[in-house]
Amino acid sequence: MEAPNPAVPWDRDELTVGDLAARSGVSVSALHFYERKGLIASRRTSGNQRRYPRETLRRVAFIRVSQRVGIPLADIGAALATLPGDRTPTAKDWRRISQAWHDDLDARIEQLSRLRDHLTDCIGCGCLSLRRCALTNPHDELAEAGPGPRTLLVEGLEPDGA
Amino acid sequence: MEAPNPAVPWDRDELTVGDLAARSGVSVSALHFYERKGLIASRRTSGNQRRYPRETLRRVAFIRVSQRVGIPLADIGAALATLPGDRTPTAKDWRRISQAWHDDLDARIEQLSRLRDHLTDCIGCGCLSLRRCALTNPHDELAEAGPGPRTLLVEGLEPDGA
DNA sequence: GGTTGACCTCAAGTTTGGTTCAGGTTAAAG
DNA sequence: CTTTAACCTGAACCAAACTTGAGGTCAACC
Repeated sequence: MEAPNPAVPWDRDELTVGDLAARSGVSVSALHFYERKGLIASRRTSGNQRRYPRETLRRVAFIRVSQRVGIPLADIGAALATLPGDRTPTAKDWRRISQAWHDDLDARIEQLSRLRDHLTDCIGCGCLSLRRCALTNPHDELAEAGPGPRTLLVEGLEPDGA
Repeated sequence: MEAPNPAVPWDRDELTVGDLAARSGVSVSALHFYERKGLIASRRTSGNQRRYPRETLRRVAFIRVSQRVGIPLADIGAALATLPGDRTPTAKDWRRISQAWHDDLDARIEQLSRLRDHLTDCIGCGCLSLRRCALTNPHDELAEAGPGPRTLLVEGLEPDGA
C-alpha cells in the first residue's frame, strides 16, 4: 500500500510549475523568470505546459541558497551552466560549484571585518579624512573586488580639518 | 606666500558641484541625485548654481563609506538627518551615527559566517535536502533579518533522494 | 564680446529580481 | 459536458541608485 501512486504529486517523476512552486517555496512567476534566464529548463506537454524533472527541485534550492549568500542570479546561472548536461549532477558536482561560493563568502567576510574595524578608526573618530583614511581609499588593503561602489576616490586632497 | 589664495579652489570656503565631484570621487549626477534625496544640501548663487559648504565633503565621504558597508541610501539619509542642523557636526556626532553601522556589520558578518559553515554541510555534501537542510530553512538559527530573499521555504517535503 | 566649459532642469533609460495584470488555453473533477 | 483551477504569454510595473540626453543658461578667459 506504499506503492507508487500516480495520483499523489510527489510520486510522479515530473513536476508541474505549481508543484515545483509549492515544494520549493518559490512563486510560479519567479520560476518562469528563472526559466527565461536559463537557470532552469522544462519540457512542454502537448498542451504547452511546463514539466520539470525532479532534479529541478535541487537546482531551485541551490538558486535560493546562493541568493541568500548574496550571489547575483547571473553568476548562479553561470555556475549552473557548468553542471553536466548529459546526466544528473552528483554530490561531487554540487560540491565543486559550491566551493566557489564558499571562497567568495570567505573573502566577503574578511572584507567586511576589515571595514568594520576601520569604521571605528575613521568614522568613529570623526576625521573621515579623504587623504588619510583607509576606508575612503580602496587601493591598499581594502579589496577592489566586491559588491560595493566601483571606485571610491581616485585622489582626494584634504588640506585642513574642515 | 602661503596666505589663502581665492584662485585655488580648495582655499575657497564653498565648493561648486564640480569641485565636490572632483574631490569626493563621486560624479556630478550622483551628487545631484543625493541632493534630490536630501542627503546633502546646497545654497544657490544668483545664477542658480549650487554651492556646498566644505563640510559636505565629509558627508559625501560618509555616504560612500556607508554604501561600501552595504547600507541603502535611504538608511544613510535617515542617519544623516539626525545630525544637528544648527552647527557643524563634531567627532562625537559622527561616532554616534557610525555606531549603528558597526553593530549592523557585526550582525551581518555573523550571519554570513553561519551561512558559510552551513554551505559546507549542505551544498557541499550534495544533499541540499529541502526538508533537513538548515540553509533552506530560515526558521532556526539563520536570521530572518538581513538583505536576503524574504522567505525561502515555508514547508518543503522531500520524500526521496532524487 | 564671443567662444568654451561648467552648470542648470527634466525626462527617460539602465540593471536586478522579480510581481501583477489582461486575455486566452488546458486539464481535471463532478 | 460543464465548470473551475491551473496553466500560458506578453506587457507593464516596482524599487534602488544612478546615468544619459536634450535643450538651455552662466561664467571665465582672451
